[in-house]
Amino acid sequence: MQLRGELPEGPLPAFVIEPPRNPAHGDLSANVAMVLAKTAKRPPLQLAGAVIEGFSTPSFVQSIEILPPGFINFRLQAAAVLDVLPQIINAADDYGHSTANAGQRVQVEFVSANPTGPLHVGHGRGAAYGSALASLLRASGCEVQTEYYVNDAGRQMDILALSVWLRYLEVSGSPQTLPENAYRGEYIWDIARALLSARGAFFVPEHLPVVEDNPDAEARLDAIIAACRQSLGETRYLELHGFACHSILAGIKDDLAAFGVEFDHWYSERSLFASGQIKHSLAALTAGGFIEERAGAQWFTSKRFGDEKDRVVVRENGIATYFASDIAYHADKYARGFSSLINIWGADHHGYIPRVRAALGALGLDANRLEILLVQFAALYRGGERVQMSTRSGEFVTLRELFDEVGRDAARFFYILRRQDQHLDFDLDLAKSQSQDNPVYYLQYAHARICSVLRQAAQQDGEVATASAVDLRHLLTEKREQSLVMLAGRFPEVVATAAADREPHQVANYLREVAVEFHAYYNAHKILVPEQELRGARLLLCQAVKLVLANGLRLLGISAPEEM
RNA sequence: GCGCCUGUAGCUCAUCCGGAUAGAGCAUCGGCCUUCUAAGCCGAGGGUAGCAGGUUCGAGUCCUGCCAGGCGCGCCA
Repeated sequence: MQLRGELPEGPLPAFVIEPPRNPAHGDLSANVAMVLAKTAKRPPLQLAGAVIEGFSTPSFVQSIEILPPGFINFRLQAAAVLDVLPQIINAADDYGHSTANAGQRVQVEFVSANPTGPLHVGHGRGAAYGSALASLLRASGCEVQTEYYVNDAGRQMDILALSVWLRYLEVSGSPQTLPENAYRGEYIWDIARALLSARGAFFVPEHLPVVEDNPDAEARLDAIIAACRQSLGETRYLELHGFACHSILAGIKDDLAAFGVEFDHWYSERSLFASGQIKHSLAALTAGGFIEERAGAQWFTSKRFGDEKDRVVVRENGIATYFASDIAYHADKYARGFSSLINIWGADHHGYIPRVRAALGALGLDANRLEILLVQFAALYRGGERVQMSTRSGEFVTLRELFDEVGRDAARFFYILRRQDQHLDFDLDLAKSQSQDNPVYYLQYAHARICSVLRQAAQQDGEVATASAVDLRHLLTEKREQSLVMLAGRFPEVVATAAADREPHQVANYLREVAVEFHAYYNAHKILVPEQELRGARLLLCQAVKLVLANGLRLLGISAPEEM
C-alpha cells in the first residue's frame, strides 16, 4: 500500500514498528514503516486502535505525525514504556528468557574436528559460535544438547598413529625419517615421549619395516602405515592408535573447557563401526535400491536426490568412506528423537550438504529437520602476511595460544562480534597488541561501572529502592534515560531474534549499543544525586542495564566483572 | 568450468532479514577528571556501499549481468 501524506480510511493494515534507529533522534518516538503484512517475517505488529503491541510491553500512542513519503512519527506514552524497568528487575537472571520454544528438543553439533592435532584459531570461531548459539536456543526455551562428533576413524587417524610411532622410535633411540606428509607438529613429540614413559619399549618392533619408494607421496604414506601395522601386529597397533587419539582428544577437551565451551555429548565415529550401525545403514540403502556396485566399489546414488554426482560409500578395498560413517551418524541422530538438528560446519564442507540430505531422503528421514550452518573461514594474518594453517605440517596457531595471549573474553568476543557467514580476517599481531582495545572491555567496563555505583549506593543508603517504590514516570525524564529504557526493553526480542536467525552477533552488537548509551548517560548525568526519589529511579535504571549486560554477556560465554 | 560465501570510511566490521541524514572501533586531529571507575565522554575530518542495469513510493539490503576475492568440486577426511 502507499501512503501519500495522509492516513488511509478505515482500519489500518499491518505495520512494522521499529524503535528509533538513532536514539538521539527523538525520545520515545518510533518509526512506522508502511509495509504489507506479507513482507514482515516477524509476527505482524498490529496497530489496533491506539494500542501498539510491537514492543516488549504494550505501549500507548501519544501523538501521531505523518511524514512523507511514508513515515509516521508517534510518541509513546512514557509510563507504559517505563513499566519495562520493574519487569527487567523482577525477572532478574531470567530476563531475556522465554518459553516460546518449550518442548523443542534441539541438538547442536559443532567443532567436530579430527583429533589429529590441537584446535587452532580456525576452530575457535566454530566453538565460540556454536556455544553461543546453544545458549541462545536455551534462552528461547529449547531443550538443547550440544555434541562433538569425534572423527576417530579413518586414514587421517592412521597417519597420526604412524607419526606418533615414528617419533616414538626416535625418542627410543632409533632415528626415523618422518615423511613430509605425516603430522609434523611439535605436539607429536610430546605424545611420543608420553607413550615411551607409559609403556617403555613396548612399541619397538622386532623388525623395522622396509618400504619401497613410491613417487606418489600419499601412496607411500599408506604403504608405511601398512608396514607399521604389520610389524607391530594389530593389537599393539590399536593400542598405539588409541593412545594417540586419546592424547589429542584430551588436549582438545582441555582447550575447549578453558575456552568456556562445554559439550553435553562426545560421539565417537569408531563406535558406529563397533555397533554395526554403518553396516545397518548401508543395508537399508541397499534394500531401498540406492546402492550400486561399480568397479568393485559401492556407490550411493545421490544424484537422483539432486546431488551433483553419485558418491562412494565403500571403496574397492572394502573400507567404508567417511561419508558412510556420516550416513550412519545422522541416522542415529534422527533415532535419538530430536525435534531439530543443527550442524555447524566449516565452509569448506559446503559441498557435502547435498549428499547428506540425499542420504537422509533415501533413508526416509525428513531432511528439513536438519539445519546445516556454515561458518566461514577465518583467514589468519601475522606480520601482514597470510598464515597458511595446516595441521599436518604443524604450521598453525592454536586456539589456546590465542586466548592465553589475548584473554578468553576478548577472544570469544572477537569471534562472536562478526556474522558467522562472513569472511573474517584475523590479524594475530593486531589482536595481541590491541588486546587492551578489544571492544569486549567496553561492555565489561560499563557493567563494572554500574556495579561500582550500586556498591556505593548500598553503602550510603543501606538498600536500593525497590521497583514499585518510585514513580518512574515523573523521574526518568532525560532523553538518555528513556533511550536506555527502550534499549533494555528490547533485550528479550533481541535474544529471540538472534536465536531464530542463528546469529549470536546480533546480541553482541546490541550489548555494544547498550554500553554506548550507558557510558553516554553516565558522563552526562550524575546517578547518585541527593534527591532520594530521583536517585532511586536512576538506580533502578542502572540495575536494569546491569542485568541486561550481565545476562547478555553470559549468553555469549563472556564474563561480566564487577570491577575492573 | 560448475557450486557455495562475499565485496560498505585508510584498516577491521555493524546496519535488527526493503525505510528517515549508512553507523561503530582502530588510526588522525581538537576538547573533558577538586564531583559516582578517563578501559570513559564530547567534537572534527574521512563514503558514488565493486561496476552496470532491473523491481519498488523507497534498495547497502531483493533480481540479472559483469568485475574482484575466499572456499569447495577425490574410491581424502
